[in-house]
Amino acid sequence: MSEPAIASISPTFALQFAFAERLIAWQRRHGRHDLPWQNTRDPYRIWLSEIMLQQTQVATVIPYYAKFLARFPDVAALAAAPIDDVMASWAGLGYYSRARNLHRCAQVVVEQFGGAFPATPDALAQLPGIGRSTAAAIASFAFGARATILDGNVKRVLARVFGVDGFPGEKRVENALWALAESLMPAADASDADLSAYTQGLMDLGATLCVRGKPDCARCPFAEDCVANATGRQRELPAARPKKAVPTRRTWMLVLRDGGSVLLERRPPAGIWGGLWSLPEAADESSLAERARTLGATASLDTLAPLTHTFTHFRLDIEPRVGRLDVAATRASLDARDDDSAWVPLADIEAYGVPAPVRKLLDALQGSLL
DNA sequence: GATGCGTGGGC
DNA sequence: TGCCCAAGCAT
Repeated sequence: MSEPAIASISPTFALQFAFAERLIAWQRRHGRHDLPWQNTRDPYRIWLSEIMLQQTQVATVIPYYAKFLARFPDVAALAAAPIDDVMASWAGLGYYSRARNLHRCAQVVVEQFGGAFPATPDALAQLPGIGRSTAAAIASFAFGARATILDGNVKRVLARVFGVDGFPGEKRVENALWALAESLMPAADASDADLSAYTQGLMDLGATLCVRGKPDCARCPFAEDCVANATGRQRELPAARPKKAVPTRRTWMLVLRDGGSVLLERRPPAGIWGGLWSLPEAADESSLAERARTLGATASLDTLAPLTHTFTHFRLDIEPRVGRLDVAATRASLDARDDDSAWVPLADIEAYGVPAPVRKLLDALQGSLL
């Protein structure tokens, strides 16, 4: 396969020199200035927002951000909190390794940095959950550093304006975009405010005008220079991820009831829903029945309607079964068993980090009992 | 370098 | 509806 052109530099060469200045001016006038994590240089607040915003849209993050900050107002409070409390506050937001890394990072900042985040991108990128782009964002917004981000917004903007072909998930294309982003940064003598406005402008342009579906090129400050706009290739750039078949998995879940309480189990730290609390599971019907007997359920289980949950990389068919604790089984004997299971009143589910579809299942169950 | 890792929005 | 993907990182 021949090597496609990474970027058509010549038509846009002049733009290289004007890009940052024009973007900063646009950001000041038309960018976003009132998001909950803006108008502060508190590294804790900026860091928290950047972690939550990884692969997650702004509208989804906003309510989680407010609740999380209210519960953990500073890095010391977060570092001192039990991991279960952190997971409970993160539940529903997804990509739960972010929450575990967030907690570990807070502890490192407190124990190794005296509670103060390091100020350089390189030092930040050493911390758990902070990669190259997030490190640059934190350093830019909190410390006015000269380091570029490269998130989905920036990839889309640069791929379109400069006509970068190829799927950005491919290393060769991503490297080209990093190099392009670096080359476009404001000059070394730029002010902190300009550097922050540049970083924010990259994201604002991608999030508000240069959107995936139907970009608003008429309002774009780069419309006259944009390769995609000039050639009508907005829908083709950036190149889409290659399609792959999505496998389906199937699991049986046990809702073991005792009055208004259900039995939850802590999931292992790695893998899907790592570190969350969920229902006892089995790989097939008879295995679940066996588990139910072991846990002290009465003989027969009720069948609920199956539900499907779609992840990025597979589809999960859930077969829920409902059982009751046998009168002969004592809940105390189960409580004493270990630290990784708990009887939880349905009204208290929010105190536990529970996967979204399990939460929905239990909320529906609680509703049917009222 | 490829894969695993959530959930919800937009079309 | 089903498909694509979003302020990516870790292994």
